[in-house]
Amino acid sequence: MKAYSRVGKVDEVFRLFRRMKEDRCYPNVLCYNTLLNCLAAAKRFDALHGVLEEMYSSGVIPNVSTFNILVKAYSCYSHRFNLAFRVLDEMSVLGCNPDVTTYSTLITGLSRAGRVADIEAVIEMMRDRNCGLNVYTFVPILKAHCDRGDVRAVETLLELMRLNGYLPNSVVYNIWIDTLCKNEQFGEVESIFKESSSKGWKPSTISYNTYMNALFKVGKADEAFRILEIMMGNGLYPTVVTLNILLDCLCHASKFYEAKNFMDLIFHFGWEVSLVSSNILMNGLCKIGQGHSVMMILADLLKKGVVPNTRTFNIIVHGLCEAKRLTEAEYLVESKGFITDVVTYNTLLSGYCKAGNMSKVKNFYHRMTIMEKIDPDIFTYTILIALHCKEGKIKDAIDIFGEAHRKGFLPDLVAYSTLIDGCLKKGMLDMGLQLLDRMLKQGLAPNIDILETFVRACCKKDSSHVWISIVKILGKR
DNA sequence: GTAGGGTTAG
Repeated sequence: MKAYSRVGKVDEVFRLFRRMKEDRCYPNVLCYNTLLNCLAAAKRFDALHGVLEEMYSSGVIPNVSTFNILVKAYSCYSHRFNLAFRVLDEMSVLGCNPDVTTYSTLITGLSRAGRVADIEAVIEMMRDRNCGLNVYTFVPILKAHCDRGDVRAVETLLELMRLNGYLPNSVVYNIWIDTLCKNEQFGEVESIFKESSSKGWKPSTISYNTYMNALFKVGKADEAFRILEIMMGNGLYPTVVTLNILLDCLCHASKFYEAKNFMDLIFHFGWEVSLVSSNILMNGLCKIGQGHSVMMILADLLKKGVVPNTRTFNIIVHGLCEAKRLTEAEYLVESKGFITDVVTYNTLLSGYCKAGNMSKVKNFYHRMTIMEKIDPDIFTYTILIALHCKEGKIKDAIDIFGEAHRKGFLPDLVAYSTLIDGCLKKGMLDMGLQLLDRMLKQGLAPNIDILETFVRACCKKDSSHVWISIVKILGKR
């Protein structure tokens, strides 16, 4: 059952479970947990509840793991946090007290939903009940801070970990490396690798993959290949993710012939050519308007019985938007032929924003949030900010920026640069400076685009005080 | 033998 569960074959797990009963070999709590866990991962919540009922009526007593699986189902797989909290209460009533795993699982779900304030509350609960924290508790919190771009909070947390005697491991450093890479702070990433042995951890394939990927993304292919050599020199082999990163690099360099050959080579050497690889290739082809080739790959996948995922469709929606075929993109989104998510809508909203179609943006924003009950994220807000800036409604743009912040979305580099750009174009230099200052206080490093925007604005106007402010701000760094 | 963390495509 576990083997089938690992590869996601839920029905096979179910079949074996049923056969056990037929053979009068009655499942114990471990068998139930295995089945429940794979149903949770497959998001088959109705079946999960059925099995749970069956478990109770068969007289099998659930243990902490059973409840932890339920917490995972509610917190990580469906974000129904009130139900997750209710499981914790039930546990206490039944005398099966939540352990550090229960709390860490709950925190993982909250972290993925960006609910930082609720995480604080869970930590309080742990303190009240004398439950110690471990690295599994710290990691999702760290991830949440990194995702929000709250560098100050990250630094505090790392310090807190050290104070509590937890030496950060490669997982912790990988999250940190990923964030630094996204901020293009490559010098700091180099130092982290250099100091790894003295700090008592070893970079993993994931550490190198993360760094390599970021270098490719900013066009530093030579650097990336140097990292690949270092990685292999340290006895670490490339994984399928490494190959996918290389595949993406070839696609971005428009080397599609090489990319196709590379995929065949991957297959030839017995590597699993995953849906991810196909999605990467389709994405590359979409970007150069090769809709035909994309459909060929899609047809090939379907023939092989591979089910495309939401990302596959999002890539196609994105391709259609880029080609300004917005009506077709809209049709695909409305077809209900696949599960839409926040990215699907962000893609379509961004397409209509670029086309300056305000009413369509409003329409689909309504459809997304009200009809489909999909929560907007910082990308959605940034699109709305960009649209209002474009229409010269800078005050509304600032309001949306504030609303996002109130809802707990810390603005990222793009959100800041979008609004700063809007302000400066309207001649609101001081507002721009305020935003820059706030951004730096959040620990975000300004990129060259933002600085260029300021330089441009300063050159247009006589604004020596702004020049001085910028030099001062940068000097502090 | 069951539960909790990190990388790739939108």
